[in-house]
Amino acid sequence: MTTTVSTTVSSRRQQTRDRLIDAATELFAEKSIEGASVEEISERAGFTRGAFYSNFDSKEALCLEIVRRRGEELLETTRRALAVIPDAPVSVEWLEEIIAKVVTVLDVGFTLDDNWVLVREELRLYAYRHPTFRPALIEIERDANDLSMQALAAALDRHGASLRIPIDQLMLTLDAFCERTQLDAILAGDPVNGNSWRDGLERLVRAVVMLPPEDDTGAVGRSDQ
Amino acid sequence: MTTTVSTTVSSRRQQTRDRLIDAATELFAEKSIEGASVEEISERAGFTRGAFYSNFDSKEALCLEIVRRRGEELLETTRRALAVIPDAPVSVEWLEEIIAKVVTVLDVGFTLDDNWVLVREELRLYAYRHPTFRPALIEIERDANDLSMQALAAALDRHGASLRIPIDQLMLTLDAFCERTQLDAILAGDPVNGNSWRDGLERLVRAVVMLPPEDDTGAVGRSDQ
DNA sequence: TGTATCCGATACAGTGACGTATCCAATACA
DNA sequence: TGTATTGGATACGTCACTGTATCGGATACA
Repeated sequence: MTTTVSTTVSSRRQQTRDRLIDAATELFAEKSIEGASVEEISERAGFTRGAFYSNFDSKEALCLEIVRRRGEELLETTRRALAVIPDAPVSVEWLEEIIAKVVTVLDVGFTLDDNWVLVREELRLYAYRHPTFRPALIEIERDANDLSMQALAAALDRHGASLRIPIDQLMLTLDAFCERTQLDAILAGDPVNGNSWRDGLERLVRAVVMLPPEDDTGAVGRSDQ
Repeated sequence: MTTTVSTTVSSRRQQTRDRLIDAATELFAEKSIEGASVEEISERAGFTRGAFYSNFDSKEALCLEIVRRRGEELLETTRRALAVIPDAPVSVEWLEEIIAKVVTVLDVGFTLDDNWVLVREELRLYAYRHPTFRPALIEIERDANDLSMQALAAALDRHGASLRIPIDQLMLTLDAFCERTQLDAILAGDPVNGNSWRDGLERLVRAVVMLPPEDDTGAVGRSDQ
C-alpha cells in the first residue's frame, strides 16, 4: 500500500513511541505500574493522551513492548559479552576468568538502566495479574537466562570445572541475589553503584564452582558441542 | 480516662481490624497495593469505607499494621523453630541436622501464608515509594533475619563448621532464592507446594557449608554463644 | 501549488475512588 | 430505665483517569 511513505512515517512514529516508552519506564519505577496513569506517562513524554492511544492499544500493550525491547537489548548485550570469552581454555587463573565473565554477563541485566530492577519487579507482579501478558515475560526471561547459562556451562566444561549445585539453580540464585541486593540498596537509600553486589556475586560463584582435579595447565576435559 | 471501657471496646474493634487486615492482605496479593481500593478492602471485609477510616488513618497505616503483625508472627514462629535445635553438638549427621533446621527456620517466613510472597514483594516496592513506611519494613525484616542468622551462626559454631561465604550473604541469598523460586512457581501457574524450593534450599546450604576438619564425634570447637 | 494522508491535540462524557461529615444503632454505665 | 459514648453506615462533593470521537496542522507526492 503506502510502503514508500511508511519509512518516513515510521521514523516519526518510532520516536514518539520511544519517548512514551522511556517516560513509562521512568514512571513505573517511581510510582508503580498501577500508579502511573496513561495521562501522566503521555505528559512526561511531552504528549497528550491522544498520542498515547494513537500508538498503543492499552497500558498492557505498552508493557509488552517494554519487555520485548528490553529482551532484545539483553540478548544483544549478552552476546557481545560472551563473544569476549576465549574459546580455548586459559591455563592460568582460568577460574578468575570464568567468574569475571559470569559476573559480566549477569551484570548486563542490571547495568543497562539504574532502576530497571524496580521496573522488572513491577513487571513480574504485573505479569502475575495479567494472563495475556504473562507468557511474554516468561519467554523473554527464559531466553535471556538460557543464553547465559549455556555459555557458562560451555565455559565450565572447557575448563573441566564442575558445580556443587545444578547450573540452572545457580543461575536462578545468582540472578535473585543480584536483584535482591540491589533492591535492598535502593531501599536503604544507597546509590546503586553496582560495586556492593559485584563482590558478593564473585564470592558466590567462587563458592559453588569446583576446581578440576589438580590440573595446572588447564587441559581440556570433554567438549561436547 | 475510660480505661475500664476500653477493654470491651477493644475486643470488638480488634475483630474488625483483623477482618480488614485479612481482606487487605488478600487483595494486595490479587491486585497490587495501589490496585486495591479502600472501598474494595472494606467491602470484602464486610464493612463500608466509613468503618475503614474509623480504624485506620490511611492505607499506609494499614500497611504498617500488616507488617508489624507479620513481623511478630515471624519472630514468634522462628523462636519456636529454633527452640528445637539441640544445644549440644550432634555427633552423627550433624550437617543434616543443621541444614534441616536452617531450612525449617527459613520456611517460617513462607509457610505462614500461601501468597505472602506476593504481598511481601508488594510491600517492598511500596516501601520504596513511601518514605514514612520504609523504616518500619527495613527494621522488621532485619530483626527477623538477625534472629535466624544468629541461630545459624551459633549452630555452625557449635559443630565447628564454617561457610564459604559470609553468613549475612548466605542468609540474603537463601531468602532471595526462596522468594524467587516461589514467585516463578506462581507465575508458571504451579501450586506453591513448598517442595520444589525446599530441595534447592538444601542443596544450596550443603554447597556452602564446610565440614570441620575430619571430626567424627562432633566435638565442640569454641562456643562464644 | 494543490491535495490527500497521517499524526497528534483537544473536547467530551462516563466511571470510580477519595475523604469528610453526618446519621443511626447498639452497648456501657448510673 | 435513661443517657452518653462508641462503632459503623450512608450520603455527598470533588477529582483524576479512561477511552473515544473529532479537529487541525504538517508532510509527501503529483
